Amino acid sequence: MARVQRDGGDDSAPTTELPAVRDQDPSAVSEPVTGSVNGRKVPMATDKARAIPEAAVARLAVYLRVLSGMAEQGAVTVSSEELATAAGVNSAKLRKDLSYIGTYGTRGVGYEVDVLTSEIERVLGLTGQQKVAVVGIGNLGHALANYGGFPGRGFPVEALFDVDPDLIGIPVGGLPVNHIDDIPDICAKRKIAIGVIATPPTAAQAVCDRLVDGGVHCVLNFAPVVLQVPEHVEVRKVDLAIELQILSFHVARNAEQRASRRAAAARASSNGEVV
Amino acid sequence: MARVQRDGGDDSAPTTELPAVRDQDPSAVSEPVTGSVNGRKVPMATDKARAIPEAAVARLAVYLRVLSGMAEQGAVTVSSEELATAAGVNSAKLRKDLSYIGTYGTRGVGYEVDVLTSEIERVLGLTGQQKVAVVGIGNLGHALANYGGFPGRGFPVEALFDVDPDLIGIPVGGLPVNHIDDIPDICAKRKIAIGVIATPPTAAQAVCDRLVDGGVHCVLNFAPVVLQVPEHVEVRKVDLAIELQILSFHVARNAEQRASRRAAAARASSNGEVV
DNA sequence: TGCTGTGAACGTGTTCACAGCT
DNA sequence: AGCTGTGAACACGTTCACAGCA
Repeated sequence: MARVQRDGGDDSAPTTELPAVRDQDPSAVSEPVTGSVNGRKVPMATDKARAIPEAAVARLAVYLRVLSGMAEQGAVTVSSEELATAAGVNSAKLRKDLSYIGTYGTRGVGYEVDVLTSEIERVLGLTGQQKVAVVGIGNLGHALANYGGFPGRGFPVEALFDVDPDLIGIPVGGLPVNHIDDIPDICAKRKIAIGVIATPPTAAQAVCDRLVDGGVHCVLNFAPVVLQVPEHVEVRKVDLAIELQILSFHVARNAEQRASRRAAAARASSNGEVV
Repeated sequence: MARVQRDGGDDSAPTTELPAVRDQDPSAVSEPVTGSVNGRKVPMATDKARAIPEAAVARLAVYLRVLSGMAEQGAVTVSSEELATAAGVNSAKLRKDLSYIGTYGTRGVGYEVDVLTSEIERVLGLTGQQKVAVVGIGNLGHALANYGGFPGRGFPVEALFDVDPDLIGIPVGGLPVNHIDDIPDICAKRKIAIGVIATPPTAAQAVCDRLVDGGVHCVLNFAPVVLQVPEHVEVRKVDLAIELQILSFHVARNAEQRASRRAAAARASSNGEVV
């Protein structure tokens, strides 16, 4: 029961449609796998050891991007230290992350760039194409429909939807916009794997339901609402307003610290203490 | 030392400019505040107890949004259970989160919506306005410049920048675009608090440096690169391609599980076992 | 010698369960 | 009786430090 939406549940942006950042996810990737419920938690052999921490999965995607940059520059092997630095993590964490997917390095040497690349792609399920549908062709939807990084990384945008009659039929990024009522049909026909919701928050839940009806199992939600979905559907959230508020918190905290450090310094100097 | 960029360092999107999701951040918000402890690590009285976990901060922003919705509907008080459900978390976590900012509830009753709202706003530093600059007026930059959720939540967009000469001077969302060479000047003059980078990845670091020169302490980075910044600067990252790859991982994992469950079921049934 | 792979220690964040007000 | 606030248990994720292989 309980677990309705995989994201711990953080969201934000008040009103409109351009939301943005958020991700993170407390639950381990592997499986909440609570067998029988609260009574206790059944061990429930989670198949293999598909136990890659969520946080590690996110970083693997980063390593992949860094690796592709290195491959372009002709690198053949990388050490954990090099790769870690380029990805902005420490080498111990990088090695631990890589150890979750297998052992593909050579001791005393490092990793072969192309081997590592394809292993990470395999684990992330990036060997095939995952078709994407974008719903809500406002400012953000336009941006997403035209985003080059999608098709370039195996995520071709293959359907667009909106409610606005003026938009229906208009091509955006070479693809015509369809009405949201056609979501279930079209998604099923075109085998859409991932639905991106870029609608105003009020429309998001209805859109999400239709995506699920169309057989979509993964949703990337830019609308600032908590979506209710069946258990087999994966939702990730991106909420710009929340990101800004988090930054705001850090500004406030730093300002406070500076202030109290000043106060402490003043106190200390008036006491003749050495700081 | 060490900590160059607050985000653990995950990023992604390969090529272009519309990147997207990522956040999370391992480090505790407050302070490692390790007493003197074994190795050592100076006691370093971390001022008050500004020890709010990063994850809790993100959720506080969510609660805030939910609360504003409730206030609109005329709610005066909420129980932790109601608020938690609406925010998509469990009530224990919600109460714990709220306990970090103080005790503003009434036992046996719940929380007053307006009190809680203003307390969260205070902690998040949302009492004043934080001026925002958007750099890179492509598809995403346009979307961000027009995003209603920014000004509506105390984050007015007050400067736009790009390199493209054709864009300079053109008003976007009522604000003219300036050249990125003017970033330091204009940010300093207009007291910009937060810089949003929506440029192609190749330009991101240079843009970031100029923002820092202009006195910006907080950066929201949509470009798929790991930014290097001085220690006092806070960077958050949003990388769309990474989000999709994470979803992709879950698709792959679920597919595998279904497959092996089928296999197990087949095995079991051929053994005459009851599943 | 050098770098990977990993068990074990550690720290952070989540959940539990109940004491304490109202 | 009900709901908050919170210490304590627990789970997850990160870091350490070193054994093991090339």
